[in-house]
Parts: sequence; C-alpha cells; structure tokens
Amino acid sequence: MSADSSTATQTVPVLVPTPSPEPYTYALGEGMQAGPGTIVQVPLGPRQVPGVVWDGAGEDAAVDPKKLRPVTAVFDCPPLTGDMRRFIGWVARYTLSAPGMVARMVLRVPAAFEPEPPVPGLQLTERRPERMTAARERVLALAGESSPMAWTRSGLAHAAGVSLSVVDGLTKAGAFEEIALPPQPVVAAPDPAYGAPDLQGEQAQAAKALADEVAAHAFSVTLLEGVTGAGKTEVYFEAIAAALEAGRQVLVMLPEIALTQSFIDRFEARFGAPPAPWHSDLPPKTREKVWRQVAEGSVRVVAGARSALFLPFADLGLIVVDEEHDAAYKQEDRVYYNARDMAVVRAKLAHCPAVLVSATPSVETRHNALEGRYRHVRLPRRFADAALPDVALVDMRKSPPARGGFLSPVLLEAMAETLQRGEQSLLFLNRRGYAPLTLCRACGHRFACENCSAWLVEHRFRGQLQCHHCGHHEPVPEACPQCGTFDHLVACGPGIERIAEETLAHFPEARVIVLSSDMVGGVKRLRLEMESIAKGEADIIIGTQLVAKGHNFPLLTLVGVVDADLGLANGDPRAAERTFQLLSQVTGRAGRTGRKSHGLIQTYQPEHPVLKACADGDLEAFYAAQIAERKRGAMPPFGRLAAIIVSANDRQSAEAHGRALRAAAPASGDIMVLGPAEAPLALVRGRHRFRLLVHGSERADMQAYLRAMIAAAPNPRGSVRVAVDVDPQSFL
DNA sequence: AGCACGCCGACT
DNA sequence: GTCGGCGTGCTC
Repeated sequence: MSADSSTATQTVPVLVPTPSPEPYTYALGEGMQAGPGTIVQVPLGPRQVPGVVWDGAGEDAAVDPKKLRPVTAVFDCPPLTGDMRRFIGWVARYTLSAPGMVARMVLRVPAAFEPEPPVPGLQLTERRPERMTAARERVLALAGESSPMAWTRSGLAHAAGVSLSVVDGLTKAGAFEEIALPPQPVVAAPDPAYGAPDLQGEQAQAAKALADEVAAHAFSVTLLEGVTGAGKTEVYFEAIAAALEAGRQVLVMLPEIALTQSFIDRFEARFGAPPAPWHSDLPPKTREKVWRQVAEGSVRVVAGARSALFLPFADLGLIVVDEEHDAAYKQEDRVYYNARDMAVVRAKLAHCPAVLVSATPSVETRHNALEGRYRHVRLPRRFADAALPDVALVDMRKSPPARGGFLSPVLLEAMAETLQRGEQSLLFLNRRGYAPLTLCRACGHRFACENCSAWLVEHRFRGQLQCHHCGHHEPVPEACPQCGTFDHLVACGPGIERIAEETLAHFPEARVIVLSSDMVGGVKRLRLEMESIAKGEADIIIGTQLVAKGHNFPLLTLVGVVDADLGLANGDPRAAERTFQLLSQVTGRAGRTGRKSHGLIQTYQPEHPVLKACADGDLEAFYAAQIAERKRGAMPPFGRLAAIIVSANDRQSAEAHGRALRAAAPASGDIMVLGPAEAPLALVRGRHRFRLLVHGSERADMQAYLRAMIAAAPNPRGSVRVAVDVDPQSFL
C-alpha cells in the first residue's frame, strides 16, 4: 500500500456476475475492511449484486475515478479461502468462461451471507408461578430434568404434550426467561464410530488403502472400481470415516438421480446421522443453512449433485465422486464443465484425496489408472454369496423373432422358465412409446415433426404421435395426411409399449409392469411401482434407461436386452462406451439374492467387440480397444470429435451449416470444419464470436478440445467467447 | 399514438 | 448475465 493511501480513496477488485474477463474496481467506504475472498454487495448498473473481493490491489488497471462506485455492504461471512479463489480462477480459465460467472456459481445462495439469526429460546429460572396446574407441572418437570438445556417455545410445548399457551403463561409468570439459542445445525454430526462394519478380505484391504490416502493429508486420485454389488459404497464410507476422525470435511458427489433416500438411509445407518444434501431443488431455507454451515465448517459431510463442488468448504479432507462415468456430471449451460474433472482439480488445490468410484469407469479415467496417474483399487467380486449373472449374446439372424415380433425364441424360452420358477424378468429397451416411426403403406409418407424434422414416435396408450426432441405432439390420424388413404398407416420398429404388447400375447397371465420416464402419474407413481416390484408383485418388468440406474430389483434373475445394436450406430463418439456401461449396468441388476441369474443380449452383430466384451465380462479387452481407438483420435488427452462446425454467431447460418453437415453425412469420429477456411484461426484470434454445433453428449469434451486449440495459438487479447449449442439432428 | 420485440452497448 | 435505450413494425 502506498504512503498516501490515507488521503486517496481505498479501492478493491471485486468479481461480479458479468461476463467481464476481469474484476471490477469499487471504492471501499471509510472504516470498511475487505481482504481477498470477502463477500460483499456492490452496485452494478441499476441493481445490487453479490461479489467477492479478488486478489491484487486493483490500482494498476486504473479505472476512470468518475466510474468508481462504493461497496454497499461487507458481509459478516467467512471469506472464500485461497484454495477456493484459486479454484474459481482455474475453472474459469479451463472452461473459457469469465471468473465472475464461476464465482456466481459459488454465490448463488440468496441470503446465506449474513449470520443466521439466533433462534428465540426459553430457559428455566428459579421462579415458580403462584398457581400450579397439571399441565404446568408437566412442563416444569420436563424442563427441570434437562437442567442446562434450553428449549424452543414450540418444542417444549410439543414435548410436554401441552398447548403453547401453557408455556406462554409460565414465561409470563417468570418461570422461563427468553434467551437466544444458537441456530440449529441442518444435520446432526456424523459419528465415524457409529455402525462401523467388520469388513473382510478385499473390502477390508480396499478400505484401508483409501483410509491411508486420507491420512496422508495430501492430494491423490484413486479409482475405486468394482462390479455392481461388490460393496464399493461400504468401502468408501470407511474413507469418509477416516476424514471425519481427522476432523475434516467430506464431499460426496452423486449424479442427481442417485441422490436417493436409499443412499441417505445407508449413510445414516453407518454414521448415525444423514449427510447434508445439496442439489438444485433444495428448499431455499435449507440451501442457505447448508451453504452457511459448510462455510463455517460445522457441516461435516455433504452429499450433493455436481453443483456441490462449488460449496465453500472450510477444510476439505476428501472428495468422493460416485458413478464417475455418469454423463450427468457434465454441466452444459453457462459455464461448461465436467464436475468429475473439476473435483480432481479441487482436491489438488485443497491438498486432499479424490476417490472416483464406478463399476464401469469412463475410458479416460481407466486410462489414467492404467498409466499410474491414478491409484487403482479394485473389488472384482460380488459381496457375500451373490454371483454375477451369466451373460450371453443372442444372434438374431440365427434365432429370429416371429413375424411382427421383436423377442427371439431363445429369450421367450428363458422368460417362460423364469416365470415357471416364480422369479422376475426384466426386458430392457431404450425407446419410449410404441413405435419410433410411422409410415403410410399407400404412399410411403413418414410422419416427421414439423419443428425439428425428427420422426414422430407413436404412443399408442395415449393415442398420440410425439416428438421426443421438442415435445410437439399430435393425435394419431385415421388417414394419411399426404394421400388421404385410410387404414394404411403402419408402425415401424419397437418401443417398450410394443414389447409389452408382445410379452402379454405370449404370457397373458404374467404381471407386467412398464417403466419409463414419461410414465403417467409421474415420479410418485414410479416410486410406488418400484416398491411393488421389490415386494415381488410383478413377474416381468419392461423398461427404458431408467431401469439401469439407481433402483435395485432384488428378486430379478433374468435380464433381456431387446436391441443391443440401438446405441451403437447413432454417431455419438461415446457410443461404444455408453453401450458398454448401459448393458453392464442393466445386466448387473440381476442376481442380487444369490440365485442363479442370466442376461440375454439380442443383437444382429454378435461379433461386435463391445457386445462380446459385455457377454464375456471382459473389461480389459473392452478398455484396451477403446483406449487404442482414443489414442488414434484428435482430442486431448484422447477422445474424438463427432464434428465441429464453426460459423458466425447467428442461428440461421449455424443451422445452414448444420444442414450442410447432414447432407455431407460424416463418418463418426471425423472432424469437420465448415465455414471459411480460416475460421478456426479467426476463432483463436478472437475476431468473431462463434457458435459450435456439436453432438449433445459431448459439449463438455468439446471445451477441452477448444482449450487445446487456443493454447496452441494463444489469443493475445484473451477475448475469445465460445457458445456451444446442440443440433440434435446433425448426426441422425 | 402505443407497445411488443429484437439488437446493442454498458455495467467498475 | 441483466438492464435500459432505441429502432422497427404492427395494432387499436
């Protein structure tokens, strides 16, 4: 600080929620203190916004003093730690977004920056009322037993079984005095010694390996890999226990869908208290409390979706990323990031271990483990006597389904046997509705969406044709809109409704349940159906992707994959990986009880290496092939682009380029650059704003590619702005 | 005239 | 990201 600073206005750099590449400078009022990390409120245009005081004195890039506006308020809140500030800066640079927009993700808690108001409470005094009643006796007895403890007004009334007026009367008579209670913790403290399991063999070894990493108090990454049912959760719970014993905080990240009551219940059974939850639809009050108490360090364990990574932990000792391969970790709006990768960075900056957990790790994580960058801890066997199902491919050319059907005799036979034994079967098909395409046999007209040109999917149960891209729907017409012919519309291909129809035709007595995300009755109904399945109230379950994740079907002994070829040829650069993960997950649903179980995978390409790897359970072959393929690819550290379209930042020309790409029908994995030849260079130099159209599942990966491109030819002005958009049609 | 909508620049 | 200003073009 210069010598004359006492006379000049004090200024501070503040990150504000704008796309500005730099912090703004604000004047600090007389007597205000605000070091780096302090959370403040500042005026921005016509509004007041939260901001965080950034590092650097702010005197060099001198702003026009006339523009300087004063900091409105300095919050009484723990400042963001140096780790947290470095993390914000790192994420901003890596994702090509403005640091203020990253800070915004940290500060997106409406009113958590002021200390929680104390709760009004009552404490017993020496005085007693003149008139005593039975109700008053009860209250005084209860309050007397727990001598130093204070009560809330309603809590005391409730516990004593009296009305509020009894308590109020006693307070008025001077038997209680009003005191201020500290704010309630959102969750009780978890106890690492509560419900400690007696792990044996491989589980015990794995748990020790993780606990050692936690004890080392240093950055490390471990891949915890194990088949479904091997007890991965129990093992990483021991790493959490180790961090708790060391007095540090823990973040457990889960894909939103896995943040279920059953996870919370398991956690509570192990630690005697639930973790603090964090996800997008947490009630605002809880949200504020969790944020505040995480910042103060009183919340010890958070279980959250990807946004939990931006909570301001006071002393982070461990990050667990469960289901690390899950695509839900990719945030694909505003700031584009993959929370799994950012978790590793956060752990590095916080000098703590990260544990990535999966039965089917992503190819890049598996590669990092094989290369020795990550420690690799494996649980190859199922826990207790549960055995993995025997999985076999069904060659549909050799045992074709009956005309008009989609289930091969082999699968139907296995279903019949399973039914006879009184056991459950699951048929998996990743397609909602009755049929994915409807056409007119008279003129060949195909029903397509008027907005986005995707085929309309027939939903026979609702009597509608639906577009799964934009939500457009129309009733199924009786005549062809093109040629007017009646009764010539045919459904092409299967959806789960159609599979249900075929199943009921073969097994009219069976109790069949159909599960999909668009189920009538919503999430509530879905949960009820899941419960009735667990109770054995269904014989055959037919479902989409939804059945692969989260829920367990304890009685299941047969899994049939209706069409394994479905996901393999859709142009997604991760098609092979995703198919492998999905099929492993869905066949892994079977056999949890220890009964003999089977998986049957129907395919027209039984020699396909991905499907063979699924049938043989040969992970090594699968990963070796994928890694080799990625290494040949263009995307760092590896990975391949489906396509890049570089075009001017207006929707019309971007869409024109999308159409051009479709016309060119690119081979999967090719890189295409459309637009002027120098477009990529112009992008790097920041002369224009560009829009990229890429396959929906790969936008976060695309960031990595762009980052490498820009690193190769740095942009001196640092002003490249990239918007990444999806054109769901480009690769169909 | 009145206003809905889209584009553009400023915000410290 | 969010706001206000301003121009265009349409409706009452």
